[in-house]
Amino acid sequence: MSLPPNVVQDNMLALPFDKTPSTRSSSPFRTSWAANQLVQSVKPEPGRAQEESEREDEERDGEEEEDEEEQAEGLKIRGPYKKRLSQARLDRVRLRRIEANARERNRMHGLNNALDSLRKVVPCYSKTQKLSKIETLRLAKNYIWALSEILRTGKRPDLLTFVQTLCKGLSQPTTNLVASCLQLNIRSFMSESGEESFSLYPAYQYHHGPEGVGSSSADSGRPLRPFGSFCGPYKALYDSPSPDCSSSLDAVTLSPPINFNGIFALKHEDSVDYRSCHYGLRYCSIGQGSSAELGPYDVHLRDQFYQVQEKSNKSFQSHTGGD
DNA sequence: TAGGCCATCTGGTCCT
DNA sequence: AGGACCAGATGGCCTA
Repeated sequence: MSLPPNVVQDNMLALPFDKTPSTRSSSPFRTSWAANQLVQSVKPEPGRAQEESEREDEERDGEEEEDEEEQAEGLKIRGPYKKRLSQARLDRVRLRRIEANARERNRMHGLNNALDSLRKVVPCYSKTQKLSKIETLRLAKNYIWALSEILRTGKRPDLLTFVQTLCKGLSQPTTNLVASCLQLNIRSFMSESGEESFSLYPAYQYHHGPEGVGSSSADSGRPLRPFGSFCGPYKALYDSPSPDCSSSLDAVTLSPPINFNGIFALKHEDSVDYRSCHYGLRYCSIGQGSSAELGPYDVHLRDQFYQVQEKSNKSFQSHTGGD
């Protein structure tokens, strides 16, 4: 298993000490340098230095005892009492700091791994063009919301609306990425939405105010702008009588890592029981009977969904030069 | 060069 | 006491 370049292992503490902070060029080295400084301070030099250190310890311990005695008697308290640490205690504190740093690094790595996992299941996953942490979280939130809306309404949205939902609150570069992943032409997107500036959410802002997605329609009781009411040039894609929706999108130039098409599929021979669907439990309870209202469309089970996504991601990466 | 993003260190707080 | 979690600080890298 290969570690990411920024991973700092415990044995990196043994990296050469002769580097100065100014020559540090990457995070791992910065870490090891700092850790080495600490290690050096923890490990006293042998010989004379150690003797001096021990003598200082004795002196310090002596002072410490004096201070404690004075405090106990309530006499001659000079300023705030601060217990002095012996060298041994100091070393132990430093060692604990190093260990805590290592744990913190591992914790953050775990967090980043989880974030990477999240990146892979939201639309537009690409190894070469990684979404930032904040954009990943925002996109994931929008994606969950969009999916829950689909389940709640039992209707499929048109592509434009779907992209609008996904891009709510995202930066323009990420918006462009999502739009391109979904084969959406930004210019036609802008002209259709009738916005001079690049605002993706006129409809949602109208219904939900500036917070848009943040306030769910379920809470407000006000329905969203109905999915499918804004089909534009992509309507044809979803009006295709073909039982294989992906074949329509495959005809477009790129085969992006889109989930839009992966979400939908014509109803399978074996109908999906949402109540047994792992992640569908919550949503099934939201839309009572919604599964019956889905009409000819259905939602992929988790496995099916991942298969579609993995396939499309691979295709996208091959187009974008991703490995 | 400024700004965004990121990894890491660090001290504080809370919990076991 | 020690670990997990958190937020602030810091500095490096990258891009417009």
